[in-house]
Amino acid sequence: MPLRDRPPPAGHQELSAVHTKGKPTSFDIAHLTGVSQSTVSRALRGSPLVSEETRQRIKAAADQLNYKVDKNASNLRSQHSGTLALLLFEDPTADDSHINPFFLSMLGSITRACALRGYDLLISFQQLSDDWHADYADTKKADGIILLGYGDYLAYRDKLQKLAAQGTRSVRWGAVLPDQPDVSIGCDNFQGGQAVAAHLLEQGCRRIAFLGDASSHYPEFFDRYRGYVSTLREAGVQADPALQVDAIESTEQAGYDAAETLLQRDVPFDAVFAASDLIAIGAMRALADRNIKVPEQVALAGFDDIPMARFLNPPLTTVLQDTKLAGETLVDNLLSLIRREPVETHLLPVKLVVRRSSQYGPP
Amino acid sequence: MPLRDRPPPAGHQELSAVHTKGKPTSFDIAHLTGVSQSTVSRALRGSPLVSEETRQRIKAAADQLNYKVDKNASNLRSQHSGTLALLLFEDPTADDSHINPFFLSMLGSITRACALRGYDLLISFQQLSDDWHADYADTKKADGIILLGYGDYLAYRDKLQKLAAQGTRSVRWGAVLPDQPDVSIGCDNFQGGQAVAAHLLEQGCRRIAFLGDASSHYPEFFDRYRGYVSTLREAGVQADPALQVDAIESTEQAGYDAAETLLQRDVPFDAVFAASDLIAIGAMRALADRNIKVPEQVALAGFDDIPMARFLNPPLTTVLQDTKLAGETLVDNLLSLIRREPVETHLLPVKLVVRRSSQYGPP
DNA sequence: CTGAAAGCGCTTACAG
DNA sequence: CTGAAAGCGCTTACAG
Repeated sequence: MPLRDRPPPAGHQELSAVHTKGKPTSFDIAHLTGVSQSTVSRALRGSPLVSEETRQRIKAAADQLNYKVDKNASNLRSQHSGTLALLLFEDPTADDSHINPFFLSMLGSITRACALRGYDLLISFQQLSDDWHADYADTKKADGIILLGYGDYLAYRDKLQKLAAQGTRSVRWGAVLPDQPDVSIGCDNFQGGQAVAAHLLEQGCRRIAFLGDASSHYPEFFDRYRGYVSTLREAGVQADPALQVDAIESTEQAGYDAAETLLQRDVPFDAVFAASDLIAIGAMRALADRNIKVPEQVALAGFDDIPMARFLNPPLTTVLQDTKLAGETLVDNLLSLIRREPVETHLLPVKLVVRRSSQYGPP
Repeated sequence: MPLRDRPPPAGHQELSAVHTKGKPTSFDIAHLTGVSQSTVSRALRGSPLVSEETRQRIKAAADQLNYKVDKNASNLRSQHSGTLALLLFEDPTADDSHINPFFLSMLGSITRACALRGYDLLISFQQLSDDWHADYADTKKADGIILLGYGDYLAYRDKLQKLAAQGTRSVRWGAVLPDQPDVSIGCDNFQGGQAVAAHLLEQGCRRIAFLGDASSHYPEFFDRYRGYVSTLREAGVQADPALQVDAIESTEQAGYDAAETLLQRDVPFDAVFAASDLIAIGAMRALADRNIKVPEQVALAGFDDIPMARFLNPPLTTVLQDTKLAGETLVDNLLSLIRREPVETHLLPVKLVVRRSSQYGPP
C-alpha cells in the first residue's frame, strides 16, 4: 500500500530515467545519490544532522538536476509560508493608476526589507470597502500582513479588530493611538506639525492655514494639526478655525478644492500648511490660478517629502519621513509578532526639509 | 492505518469540539454538515456536481467556522499557485528607495490587473547581477513571471534564455526584438521618438540633441533614437553624432551628467530630447545651472510621462505610455502562456503630451 | 450527485 | 548521522 508510485524497485537507482518527466523531486535526488529522501530534505535545509560529505553530494545532485524545493509542499508541512502580505488600502479613486507616491516609496522599502530577511512579499491594493481581513493569512499564503494606507480610521477600525480577533499577525503604518486593537508604527506626526509651524512662525507668518482633516477620522493628519496648534499656542498665536479646511483625500484635487474653499472664506492668511505633499501641490495650483505668489505672498509647506516635492515650482518645504527605516521597522516588528515575541508600537523621527516655497525673499 | 487522526469516531460528529484547536479544515466542515470531505471541497470550489441545497449548507458552515481553503494544500495538489511574480530589475543604485516612477506606475496597474483576474502578485526587486532566473516559478510559488526593468539587454539576455529553456512562463516589458527568446510587450518607442522629433521640428528646432544610450544594449532607448533619426531625415535634417550622449542609467543624475557632457562639447543645439523623463529632469537642472532657459533657449522633451512631469518647471513635454493598458496586456498574455495558448508580442500605442518645456513663447 | 481513497512533495517526530 | 513512516490539507480520478 505505497503512498506513492515512486521510488522505483531497487536496482534502478542509478538510471537517468529520473530526468524524463516533469520537475525533479527530493526522491529523484535521493535515488541519484543513494540516500533516503529524508536525508535529502535535511541536507538541503542545512540541518546539522547531515555529514558534510553527504551534504555536498546531495547539493551537487540537486544543482545538476536543477532541483528546487516545492514551496507549496514545504509550506503545507511546516505550516509557515515565508511570505508577508502588503495590503495597500485607499479611498476609491477615479484614476486607478495614481497611487500616493509616499506609499510607493514605502512599498519599495518594504519590498527590500522583506528580501533582505528572506521573505517574499505578496502585494494587494484594496478599496477600503472591501472585506480585506479575509485574505492571505487565513489562506496560509502569508505569515503576516502589513497594512498601509490613508483612509477613515474609524471606518476601518473594526476590520482591524476582526483581524486581531482571528489571531492574524499584522502591523499597520499609521498613527499611534491609545486604544488601538493592533500594533502600529508611524512617524512622529505631532513633532512634524510642530516643526512646520515653528518654521513658518520664524518666517514671520502669523495667519497659518491648515489644509487637511483635523479629527480622529484621520489620526495622522490630526496629530500634524495638533502639533501645529500647540506650537502656535506656545508662540502666543491663536489658531483660527476659519483657517482650517478639510482635505480628507490626500490627493492633488482635494488640495485644490480645500485651497479654493479657504480662498472663498475670504479670511487673510500668510501661510499654508498642507497635511500632505499631494494636498500642497493642489493648493499650489489653486494659488497660482489666482495669481497668488508662493512664497512671496503665501508661504507653503507640505508633509511626506515625496520625490517630486523638490521639483515643484517653487520647490516644496515639507517633512521627510524616513521610508527606508519605516519599511524595515514594519517588517522587523511583524516578524517578531510571527515569532510570538513581544512587540511595541514605534514612533519614528521626522525631519523638516526647508525649500523655497516657505522662504520669503530669494533662495 | 489511517492517514490522519481526524475524523473522530462516528457519533461525535455534531460536537462542537471541532472549534477547539487551530484553524478549521474541510474535514471540520464535513463533520458539521454530515457530508464527505470531498463534497465540501467540491461545493466550495463551485463544482456543478454538488446539489444546490448541499452547497448552501456547506457554505453556511464554512462561514460560521470562518473556514478558508488552505492555499498551500490546494496548490500542492492542483499544481498551480494562482499567483504571478513580478521581477523588477534595475541597475544597482546607491539610494535604494528611489525606483523609477514609471515602473511604479506599471507596478500599480499590474497589481490591479492581477487582482481583477483573481491572481495574487508576488513582487521582488532584483539587481541585474542576481541569479533571478532561479526563483518563484521553480519553487512553485508562482505560475509565471513578469519581467520589468531597464538595464543592459545584452547582459541579461542569457538569463532570459535560461528562463525559457527551463520552461518558465514569462513575459517581459520592453522592446520587441526580432530574435528574442521570450515574449515581450512594449510601447511603440520608434513612433514615440518620431512624434517628439516631429514636434520639435515644428517648433522650429533644427539642432536637436538626444540624451540616452543609442545601442542594442538598451533597445527601448535605441528605438526612440531611431524614430528620432528617421523623422529628422525625412525632414532633411541630418542627425549630428555630436548631439547624442549616452545616459544609460535613466536617472536624474545620469541625465545631469549627460547634459553636462553635451554642454562641454560646445556644439550648438536648440532642443534636447531625453530618452526618459528622469533623464530630462537631470538635463533641466544642468541647463538651469548654466542659466540656459527652457524653453526660450532650448526646448526639452522627455519620455514616459511620469506623474511629476506636469509639475516640473516648466512642465515637461513627454510621451505618455499607457501603463494601465500595459499592465493588463502583460498579465493577460502571461495568463495565456500559462494556459498554453499561443501568444504574440505586442506593440502598444503612445501619445505625445505637449507641455511648456518644448514651446517657445508664453504658454 | 456523493463518498472512499490516493497522492501532491515535502518536514519531522521516532527509532536506530 | 540516517531511514522508514506519518501526515500537512487539500483535489481529483474512480466507483457507485
